[in-house]
Amino acid sequence: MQTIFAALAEPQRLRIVDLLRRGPRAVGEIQGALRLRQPQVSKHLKVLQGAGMVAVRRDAQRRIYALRPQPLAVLDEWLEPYRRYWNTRLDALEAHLDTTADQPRTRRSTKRA
Amino acid sequence: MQTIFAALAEPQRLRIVDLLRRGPRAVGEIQGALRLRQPQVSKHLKVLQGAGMVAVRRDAQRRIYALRPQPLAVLDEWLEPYRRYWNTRLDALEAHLDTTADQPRTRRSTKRA
DNA sequence: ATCGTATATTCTCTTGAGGGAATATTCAAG
DNA sequence: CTTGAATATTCCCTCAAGAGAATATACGAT
Repeated sequence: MQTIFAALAEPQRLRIVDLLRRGPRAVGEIQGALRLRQPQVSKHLKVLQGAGMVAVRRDAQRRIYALRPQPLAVLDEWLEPYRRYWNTRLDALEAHLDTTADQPRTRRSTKRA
Repeated sequence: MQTIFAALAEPQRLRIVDLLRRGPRAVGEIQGALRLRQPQVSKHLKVLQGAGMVAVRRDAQRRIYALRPQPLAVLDEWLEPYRRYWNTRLDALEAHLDTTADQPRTRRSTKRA
């Protein structure tokens, strides 16, 4: 889980994943599509591979990388309990709470505590 | 999106989120439950807040943190196109591909490319 | 055996994230 | 206005992640 999040936390890596969703690609293709340097592409792919998110196949001297569904499926499962959670809350009492700063005054007693 | 992943990539932060799923908590409670030091808890909460993942409410000199559903809902949406993806692939041709190393030989032509 | 293409690896450098300790701030109570 | 509890902030330190450049490796072609 941690590994999956970490892998996706990196911008370029997320781009790669998003690209691979449309089908397998060779390193060079990824490089071209995302305007990255070849070594960085390889490095990122290595990380993604370490997270089990991509699989490699050989084609002569090229390596074709493909997205592996499993880790994202795991992510999906992880999300499951939260889905119930927000189905409960998303309706009411959402906009009430202030995200960044703390609520000015407004002692609203209908809240919950 | 990036921000969400980054926020959840940190182990302690993931623990906090998982804890808050069971209901809002004051900083001290989180601290006690997860065996962390108070400053780190505050810091992590700040990051989570920056990602819009928690909301704060005041209770005297305590701050009650609650999980905000929205970012996780966003994550859920992000996952959507992938769901189609793995529904297509998860059945066959999954175990074929080698994750960590590259395929030894086996020129299987039923694959796809 | 050589060469050229595609990709991986190594090295170095820089930057930011996270931990720890100390300190500041906020607030209620008296 | 002082005090104590709860929380936030600051400062310092360390470490690892990511970029860039250079180089190594793998493999097909000739």
